[in-house]
Amino acid sequence: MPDSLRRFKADIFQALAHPTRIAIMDLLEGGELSAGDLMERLGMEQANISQHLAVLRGKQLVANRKVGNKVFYSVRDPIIIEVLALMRRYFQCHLKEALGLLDEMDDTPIEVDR
Amino acid sequence: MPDSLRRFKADIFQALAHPTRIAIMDLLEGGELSAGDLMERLGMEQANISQHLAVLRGKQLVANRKVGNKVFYSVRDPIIIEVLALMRRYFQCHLKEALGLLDEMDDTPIEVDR
DNA sequence: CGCATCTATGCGAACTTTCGAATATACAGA
DNA sequence: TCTGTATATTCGAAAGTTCGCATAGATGCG
Repeated sequence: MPDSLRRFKADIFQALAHPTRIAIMDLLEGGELSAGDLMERLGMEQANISQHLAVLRGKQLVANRKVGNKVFYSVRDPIIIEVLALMRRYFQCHLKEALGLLDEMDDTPIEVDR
Repeated sequence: MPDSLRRFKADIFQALAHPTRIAIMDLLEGGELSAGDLMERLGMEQANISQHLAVLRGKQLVANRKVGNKVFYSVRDPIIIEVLALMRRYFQCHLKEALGLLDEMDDTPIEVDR
């Protein structure tokens, strides 16, 4: 496998390698949302969300369509959704060690952004 | 989903987000290899390989067992292999844009990855 | 037009990642 | 033990990422 393709792969992983961008992809799995929707749901700075969206756009992980004032984002390829689903399975399998590496986790809702 | 779990997920992606580490995982998919084997196959500095292995170990993506002088590495969970396989499918689907995003591409034919 | 709303971009400081060089540790064999 | 081989770690410079703040562009409404 040529190194250029490995760089491409690594870039995709890099694009997913941020909690906010994971959160964005998770939300978009449920269907199209506008940048403002994402901002509201994640409770983060407008510029910050926009920057993260720019990263996801740059790697073509999301599609965007403009409607009037707003820009609606969606997951561009279902394969990525499958990847995220596999990852969920991975975390379930390794929950214990995940918890070891982390600190908090029960099923009481957590305030830190949802 | 709590933010802590998203951070955990993002960390896994981060661990995969480097061409050399992708290459290591690809090689390990074929079975256990020693650090030296990897070094030889990838033709990179010993310290560099060792540092990348440390990253993969840190996120528990690889297992290692010591045999005498050597340390043999292997992929710790088959789910990760599935993720890599899915990614291969993704790249095949998006090969065109993959090549578009890359710049350097000589005229030697591209072996589309195993 | 003027003004509000929604989204994107540029900037700079703080932080993280990456690399090679040097060094350290661990084991095997004589 | 001393020597060689295999692997890991530490250090520091260069490069990359992330954030908030400020600002820019685009659209809609009156």
